[in-house]
Amino acid sequence: MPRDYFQDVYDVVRQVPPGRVTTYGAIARYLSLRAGARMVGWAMNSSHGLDVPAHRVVNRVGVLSGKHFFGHPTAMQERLEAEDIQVADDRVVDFDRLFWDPATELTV
DNA sequence: TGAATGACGCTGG
DNA sequence: CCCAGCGCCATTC
Repeated sequence: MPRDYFQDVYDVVRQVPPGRVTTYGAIARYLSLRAGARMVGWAMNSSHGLDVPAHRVVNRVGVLSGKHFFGHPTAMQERLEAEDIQVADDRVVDFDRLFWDPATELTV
């Protein structure tokens, strides 16, 4: 059973400030995951029930690619809107401005 | 052991 | 940004 980078990914996601979003690739690069961004998303799949704001993690263009895994298709969007993040057409509005890069904001 | 899969990313058109 | 294709690699069957 995996456990290694899963906790690392969760730890980074928890540090994402409310109202901000990050990407799978950014997390992968910050943790130097050779596995790539795919495994970051896969790790989030195991974050169900945990205190992990997976809704703040989107793909490189700000698309809510994982909304389908939130039980209800609109659950992820509503969570983002609850943090004043505007979502239109399953995409984060002003994603470029709301993007939170751990490698930059967290200053390795 | 190997093929198929995927909450992705990059490049090229 | 849209579309198509290739690369990435842990996990699963």
